[in-house]
Amino acid sequence: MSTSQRSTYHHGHLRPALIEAARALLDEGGPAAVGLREAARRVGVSPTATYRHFRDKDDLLAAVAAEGFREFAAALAEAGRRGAPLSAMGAAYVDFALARPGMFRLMFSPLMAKRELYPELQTAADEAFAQLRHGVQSQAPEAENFDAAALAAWSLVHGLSHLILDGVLPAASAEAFKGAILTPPGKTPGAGRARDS
Amino acid sequence: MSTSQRSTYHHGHLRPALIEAARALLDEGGPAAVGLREAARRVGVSPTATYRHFRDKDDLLAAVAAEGFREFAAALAEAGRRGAPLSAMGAAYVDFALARPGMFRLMFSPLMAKRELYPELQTAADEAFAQLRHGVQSQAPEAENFDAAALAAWSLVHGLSHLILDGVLPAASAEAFKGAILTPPGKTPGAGRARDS
DNA sequence: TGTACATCAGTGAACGCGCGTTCACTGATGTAC
DNA sequence: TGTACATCAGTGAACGCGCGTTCACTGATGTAC
Repeated sequence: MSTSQRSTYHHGHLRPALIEAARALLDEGGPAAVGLREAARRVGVSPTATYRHFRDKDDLLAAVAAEGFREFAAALAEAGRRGAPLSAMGAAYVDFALARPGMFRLMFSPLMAKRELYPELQTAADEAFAQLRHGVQSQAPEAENFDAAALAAWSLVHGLSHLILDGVLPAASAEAFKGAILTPPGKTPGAGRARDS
Repeated sequence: MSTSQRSTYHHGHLRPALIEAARALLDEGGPAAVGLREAARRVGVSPTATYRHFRDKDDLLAAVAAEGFREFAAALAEAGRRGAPLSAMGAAYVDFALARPGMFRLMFSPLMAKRELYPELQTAADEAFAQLRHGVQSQAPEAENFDAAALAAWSLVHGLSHLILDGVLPAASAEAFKGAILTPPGKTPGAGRARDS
């Protein structure tokens, strides 16, 4: 299953190839299924070659997660373009999680707690989170407790994503739930207070 | 480090002892750190003895998760007793997650998707979720879209728990965040401000 | 323009590890008569 | 009241597995003169 058959001794693009292989493993079996050896195997290279491009396993994982956050940020930015309701960004958030559960899980794995060790990951994640803040800000500009509102919105979509991903909520009704919560009956969605339903 | 030194050939209470050992492992290193062999080792028993009481590893995990859900349900019920605001139950939810991250992660792990295979887990989880619904119901009895309101509240506290647990939000400000979000706006707490990084 | 040589990017074998699970077994216990 | 015997709850060795990482190495490439 090597994604590229080499004729040369030097691979040429080993680093991106390993990242791509890791992403495939992520899709197939989540973060736990990603391994240096298996990634190397798929690329058609010896396990040792890996260390030419990544300090260790976490370093590879961090590079993959950084890619994920970059794409995540782009998706959020796209959904939050001028005039779009905040709910559109919320839907994009959940959609991303559902479409790529392995990546989403890696992005919000314990690796995040060590993100200061991986500058690329750090900045990519910060960019995604900034998009979220910006989305909330454009919707609720008044807000002296703006940070709380942003965090509430974030928590809401993040929690919903996890509940669906973990199979707590039946997958079949995922879309329906998403619609019910993210589409505001009145006007302002965002803060997602249960009480003023 | 065997938690019980045996003099007899028969352990006597192996099943609960294994569950206890598994819980300790969960506390120390999360779901990934729980293993049949290691649990057996701690109890002072051969790995094989395990299979006398659990079909396989997942069966042990399910028993542990069921205990967790029972305790979770009790904590939620306690927080939701007559007249208490919904925010109290929300705080209890987050507190549980922060106090016992390993257990919380196991409870909301992919194991949940297979819960119909483990009746004890199934009913324990259902009981906890029923407490949540009840809490929301007592707060917002009108609500034709009650399910959406309950799910929003659930998502909110679940997402907040995960964001803190995964180290996305700095642990130091966890309590402050919790206060800002979970305290209903009517009461106006210390007007929310929060900053990431 | 050709060549010596440093550097880069791979290889292959091995390390020690812990895991879940199966097999054939034995020691301890409880019960029927 | 003692005993035969079925059943229960353990043991110990082994299986095959895949992992991350290190070591000493070699083949390929690029550059200074």
